[in-house]
Amino acid sequence: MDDDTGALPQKGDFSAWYNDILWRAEIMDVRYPVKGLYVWYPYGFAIRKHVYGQLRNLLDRDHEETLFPLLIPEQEFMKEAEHIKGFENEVYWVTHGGTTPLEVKLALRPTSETAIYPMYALWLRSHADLPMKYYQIVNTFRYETKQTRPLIRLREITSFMESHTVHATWDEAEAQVEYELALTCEFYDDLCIPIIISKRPDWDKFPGADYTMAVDAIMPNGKTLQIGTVHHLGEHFSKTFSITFEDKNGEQKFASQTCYGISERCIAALISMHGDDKGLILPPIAAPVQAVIVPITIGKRHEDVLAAAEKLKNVLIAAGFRVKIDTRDMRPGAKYYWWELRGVPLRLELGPRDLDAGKVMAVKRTGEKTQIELATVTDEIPRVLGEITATIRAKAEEHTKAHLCTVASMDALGAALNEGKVAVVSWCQQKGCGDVIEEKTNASILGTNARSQYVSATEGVCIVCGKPGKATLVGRTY
RNA sequence: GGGGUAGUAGGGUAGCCUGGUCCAUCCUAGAGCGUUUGGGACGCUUUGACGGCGGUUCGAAUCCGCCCUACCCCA
Repeated sequence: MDDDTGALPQKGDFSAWYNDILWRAEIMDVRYPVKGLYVWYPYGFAIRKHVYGQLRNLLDRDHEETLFPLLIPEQEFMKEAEHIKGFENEVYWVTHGGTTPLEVKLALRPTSETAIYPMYALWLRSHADLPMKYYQIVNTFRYETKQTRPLIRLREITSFMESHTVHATWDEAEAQVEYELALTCEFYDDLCIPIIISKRPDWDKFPGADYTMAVDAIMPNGKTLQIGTVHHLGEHFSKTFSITFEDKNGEQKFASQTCYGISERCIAALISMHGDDKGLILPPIAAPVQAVIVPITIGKRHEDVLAAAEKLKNVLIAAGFRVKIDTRDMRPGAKYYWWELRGVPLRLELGPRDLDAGKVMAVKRTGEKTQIELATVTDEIPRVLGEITATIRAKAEEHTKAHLCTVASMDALGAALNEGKVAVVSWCQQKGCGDVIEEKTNASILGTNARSQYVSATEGVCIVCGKPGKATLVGRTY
């Protein structure tokens, strides 16, 4: 049966697995007839809802959610020189209203700095207004020329969380960068996704930023996926857009700013990091269905079992869990496979035998069966879900650890990369040596100041020129 | 950025070179009926397609042109 055409490709063939899981588990439908645009299935959208719900929970501690327009007038968009250079080849332009050419072209936001900051200039008056910390979760458009990929490289990013903060000083903005990195760590820890933080090299920083801190995850095939960035914008944009405030001494000062983004790539990482040959594995926090009850209804006990399953469902829902009961006319085994494919963390099998014993069979998606007393389910389920989360997290950490290493020479770097690893090397931070590293290994310098609990970042001499260098992350990227 | 391969029903394929009545086949695809139900049940009935536009032709899934889309490899 496994070699039937209906089977999911092995996770080992990650690219094939990823393409298949998206529609088999009903996450994205890639058949929308425009390049780089994809459709969220309801189930995928439900995952998105819970993931972004968690992101909102974290941000709402001290950010406020807002919403800015999708369209940006050309003159605003064109104000910041570096920013334009970075995005001009990727911008969609609205040029007509009906059949009438527009006098002012309108850009579909590729990111919202130039939509938001003119308004910030109006809103900011005094030091008492600071800091300002707002975010929005919106779609953005980028005319990608590279090959597009669902959830990873899109022409319409459907789920872009962008936070834009304003501060009185550069140092305060820097503190905010660190704060937002910590927030990102917490978010990904909730999703059981191990991350590595590094400072992007100058040539790879956000157009218009002083510096960019990036968050990467290591995918199953060893390629890295950038799943978050935090930018220190310094005064680049505040000078361009006149975002000034009157300080305590009555003087006008330029503000310092940060911006920070996370997109649906977080869901690509979630799916890829935890799934296996059978399908998705969702951490309970992100699972639209945390537990599915499969009633085993045979012959005369049919009604009894169904009633008990219904009761169990109601008890669990009342206790705050996301639970479904599967009463479809299918064999139990077929249901098991169906829910496993969709990554439901816990399956509760309830049949006559269990009923007689006053128990329910709990089967973890991570692979372990236990019996639970029906009388105490509401105490037991959180414990079991917690164990599932811990197992998922541990497995992801193991994978990440196994794909990280420290090397001290170009040869060793090449070998490590070819084994599908991400390596920490010492690099002098000169562009020339950086180019040598990237060209010879066909990889990218992710960043310096690599921070990870899984690998020690040692200082040493540059593996190209031998001058003093800094710990630098090198990998093949998505 | 450069190259390659491909698009046939919900999914997977054959047919294409060499145009021909009927456009086939498989599936844990759909609809319907019945028997089933502790790890992917089965029988019968049935639905449905040649990526799009244009061209050649008496006739196009097949030949030609343009476009769209997808996947793979290399920089």
